[in-house]
Amino acid sequence: MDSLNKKSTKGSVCECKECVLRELMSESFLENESKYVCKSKIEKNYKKGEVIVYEGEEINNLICIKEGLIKIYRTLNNNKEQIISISKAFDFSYLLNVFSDKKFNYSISAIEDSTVCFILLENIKKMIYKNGDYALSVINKLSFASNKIINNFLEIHSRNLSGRVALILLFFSREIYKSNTFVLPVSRKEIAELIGMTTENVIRIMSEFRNENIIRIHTKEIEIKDNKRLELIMEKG
Amino acid sequence: MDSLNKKSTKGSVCECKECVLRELMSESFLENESKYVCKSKIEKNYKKGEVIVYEGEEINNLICIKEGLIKIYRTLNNNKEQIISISKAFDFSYLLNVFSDKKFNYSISAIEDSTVCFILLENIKKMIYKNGDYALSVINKLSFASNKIINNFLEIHSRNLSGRVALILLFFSREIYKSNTFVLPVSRKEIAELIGMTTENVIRIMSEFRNENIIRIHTKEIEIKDNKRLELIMEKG
DNA sequence: CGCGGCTTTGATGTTCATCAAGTAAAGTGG
DNA sequence: CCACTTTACTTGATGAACATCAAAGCCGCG
Repeated sequence: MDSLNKKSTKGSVCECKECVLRELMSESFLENESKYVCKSKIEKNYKKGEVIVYEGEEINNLICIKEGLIKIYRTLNNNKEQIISISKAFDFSYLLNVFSDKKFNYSISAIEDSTVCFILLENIKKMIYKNGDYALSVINKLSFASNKIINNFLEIHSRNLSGRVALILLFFSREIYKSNTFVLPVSRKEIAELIGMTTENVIRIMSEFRNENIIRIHTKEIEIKDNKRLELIMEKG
Repeated sequence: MDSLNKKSTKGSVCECKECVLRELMSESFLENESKYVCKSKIEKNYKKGEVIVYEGEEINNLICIKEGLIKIYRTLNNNKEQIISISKAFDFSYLLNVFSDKKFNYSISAIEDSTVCFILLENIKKMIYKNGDYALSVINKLSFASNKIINNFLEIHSRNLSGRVALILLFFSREIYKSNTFVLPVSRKEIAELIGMTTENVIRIMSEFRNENIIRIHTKEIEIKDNKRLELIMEKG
């Protein structure tokens, strides 16, 4: 397995409140079992830019982003990349086709330094099998995450280019960094790949926003100066 | 509940091989339980055009398309409709946000005469809770269906307009009707809403295909005369 | 310090939406 | 069943939105 040949910590105790494993702890599930699964997990660190999962790779593990930021993407026939989702720790977008296919039909890479847990899928399935509450919890997460991806897609593609750029800037500001000032974790090209437009137009529209004093740009550093106008552009776009 | 005030048959025995309930039958699950749930289901018939589920309605039932063809769609602020998916019986696209939200965030209507089962969601959840195999089966279906919708979206929106129209014609021909000749179950406007373009351009491109002898059109009746060229247009589009 | 990738701006062309106007089909009420 | 209304379909002309192409500055990295 390509994605696992790097140094890793094994068997540390699960301490993440929102971890897919941790879900169990509060339940009536056999303590022994959960500890066993917890020990089987592998935790690894990835630097910005490193690939966590390669498209086409066999799905043996359920991955869980413990810390950081990742992008889920696919490579098209013309060698261009299409970004499906950018997600932070514990939002479970990365469940996608884990429970229905043999191989990943997308890649995942870190766009900020990230910590990732790998848990044998077989063990997760065993837990689902044995524990009803856990099963319901996984179903809920899966449903929520898929639905969010679909919604994002609809939101993005029902807008014109200015609306899309406004949307993505507000996404980073509100959902990811919770601040008006932030450092873009992705290139202009990647933004283009995420919202379905060309790099040049991403830049052009960001420049317009800057000229109209809606945002401040210092290469990767962005400050949103006029939230209301940006929101207006997003809504009417 | 709006969608249930019409005549319906109650308590008939489940006979659909692929039914979400039927999954249980072959398992070691208590016979009594499954019979109980089976009796609680409501089966209804819808004519082409009738709405099965209204956006915003509370989710009390899991719905299951037993026969026919449906569209899942959303109404945008500008009163335009956006079709998320067209699906046939037992493809479970209609699971969408059933397990993660309180209300449907989309509508569902019949685009061909359809038979639909309503099963109390509480009962389904009970079965998931009690039966591990059933839980894994639901997770598999949910994952598969969501993934398919996302894939379709990526496929459609990475193509130009001709490519999209070719894609949708081949979709109806191959996945739905399994024939080169079929009657379109939707209007040109609905095709446009499904693949994100204007009605005029759907018509224009279909006319082009006709002029180039790739398809034959008699209002709603379509015959694909040159599969290879249509496929080529789909691929390069 | 020079190379390649990222960013930026401008000029140009293509694709697509919009508007308009007419025809065909389908539903509606007398 | 027919006149009437409404809705769906079709084609053309126009303009706007967007992609593509080109060129130059910037930045990080070996």
